[in-house]
Amino acid sequence: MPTPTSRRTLTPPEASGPRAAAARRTRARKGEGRLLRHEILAAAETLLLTTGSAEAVSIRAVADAVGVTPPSIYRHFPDKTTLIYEVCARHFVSLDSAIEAAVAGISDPLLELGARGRAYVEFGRSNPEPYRIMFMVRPEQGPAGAAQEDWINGSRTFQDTVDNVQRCIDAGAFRPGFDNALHVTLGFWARVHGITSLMVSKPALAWSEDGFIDKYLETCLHGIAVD
Amino acid sequence: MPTPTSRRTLTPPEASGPRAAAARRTRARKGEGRLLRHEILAAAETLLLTTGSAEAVSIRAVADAVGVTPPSIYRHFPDKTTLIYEVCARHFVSLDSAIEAAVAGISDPLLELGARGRAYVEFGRSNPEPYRIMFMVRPEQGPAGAAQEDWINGSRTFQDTVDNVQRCIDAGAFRPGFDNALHVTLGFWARVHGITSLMVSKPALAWSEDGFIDKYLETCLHGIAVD
DNA sequence: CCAATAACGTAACGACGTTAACTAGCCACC
DNA sequence: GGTGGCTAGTTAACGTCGTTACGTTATTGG
Repeated sequence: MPTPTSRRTLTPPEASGPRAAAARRTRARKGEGRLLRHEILAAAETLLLTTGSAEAVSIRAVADAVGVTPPSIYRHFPDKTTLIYEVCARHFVSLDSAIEAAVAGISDPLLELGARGRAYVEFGRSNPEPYRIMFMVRPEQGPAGAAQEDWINGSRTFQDTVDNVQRCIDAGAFRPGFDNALHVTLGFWARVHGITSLMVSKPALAWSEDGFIDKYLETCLHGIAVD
Repeated sequence: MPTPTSRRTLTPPEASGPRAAAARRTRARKGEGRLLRHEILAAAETLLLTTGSAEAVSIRAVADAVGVTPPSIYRHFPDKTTLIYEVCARHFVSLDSAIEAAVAGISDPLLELGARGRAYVEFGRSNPEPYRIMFMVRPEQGPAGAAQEDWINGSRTFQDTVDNVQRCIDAGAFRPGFDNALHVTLGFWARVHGITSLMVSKPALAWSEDGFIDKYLETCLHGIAVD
């Protein structure tokens, strides 16, 4: 709903002209066309994080931030969707490493699973708009083989979580009937995603109130685990 | 990402011209300007459900469907966002009545809570795009006093759920420590929303597989309830 | 030095949301 | 029965967007 005078999207503080319009970039050398690609990705990521909205990351805004004309973007990305998804692919990696760092040194599988949930929620709260694009948009958006399903099938974290759940099952930590590791993982993911998603879409509610999240995560496991 | 030749958004089956372009509507009588308002809402709702995407519901598409020029929409709605949110307000009502119908005649408070969850999930699966707009978009989108927070503060269903939870507490159905009805309701909502949201955004995964949802909803309560 | 080519820029199209200005039809009233 | 006024629209346009066809500059191997 763009209006020239009063945009609903929060604009950067300067707001002198319609956009920043950085200095024209010096052209890359002959073999180094990929250099612009990284600058585009960095500018798009910065725009995504500062504005906090995906539709504020327009091709023209990114091009201006890099000091390049809009069509030059299409030398390196087929369309805007894949550009944004490539930005999100970095966040998928960062989510993975955040979780891996959180579970390092934990031996008890049930405690490890809880740590995974906590790290996941913390990632969503710290990166609301990336999380929204990663896990809360319509499935048709983005190219077919994008990072979305890849996070489930390709990335290590989801499979590691399945392994974690399997270890819980092998240790007899779960109640009878919860022997399908994939199903249990999907259910655990749904619970953790539930509160993360609501924190992203409705931050006004009293989520982070006196250990509400910790209690929530605890009951996520207590529903499955033996007492 | 609109391209004239190949749009990513799925277009209606005819796809002859760029849009439907229905016959020009006969002008309303003098006192009946509100008549067009209802036709606009109906056309927008139809577009939302048939295309399954909110950005396919353009002002121009709605105007063409009603047989009217685009600026005429602005006689009845201040902008596109409030139009779409008014469409969603109807779905909030329909969600409310679906839940109310599901719990009719149930006396046991714990069973009633489970029925609320089942009806909620079923609503989300039946109306993916309305559910996405209602519960999965950025909070800044839409006018301030829109149906979003109203569903929590104004609509009856959320408060009814809080009452339902309170009755569970009074009946001693919950484990010790779960005595805050609002917190328990938020947690229950997060769980139920979690699987609904993932079914909407990632329908390819094996959610509706051999009673997975029923088992999930069951464990949502078992985590809190006494054995 | 020069032609090939990689790396960009120019100009434009069609869609979008939105606004200002204008007009056609209906009604009450003198 | 004309006429003014108001209501329900239209016409034209602005500025935005994603995207494409095509032209241009600069670097580099020969």
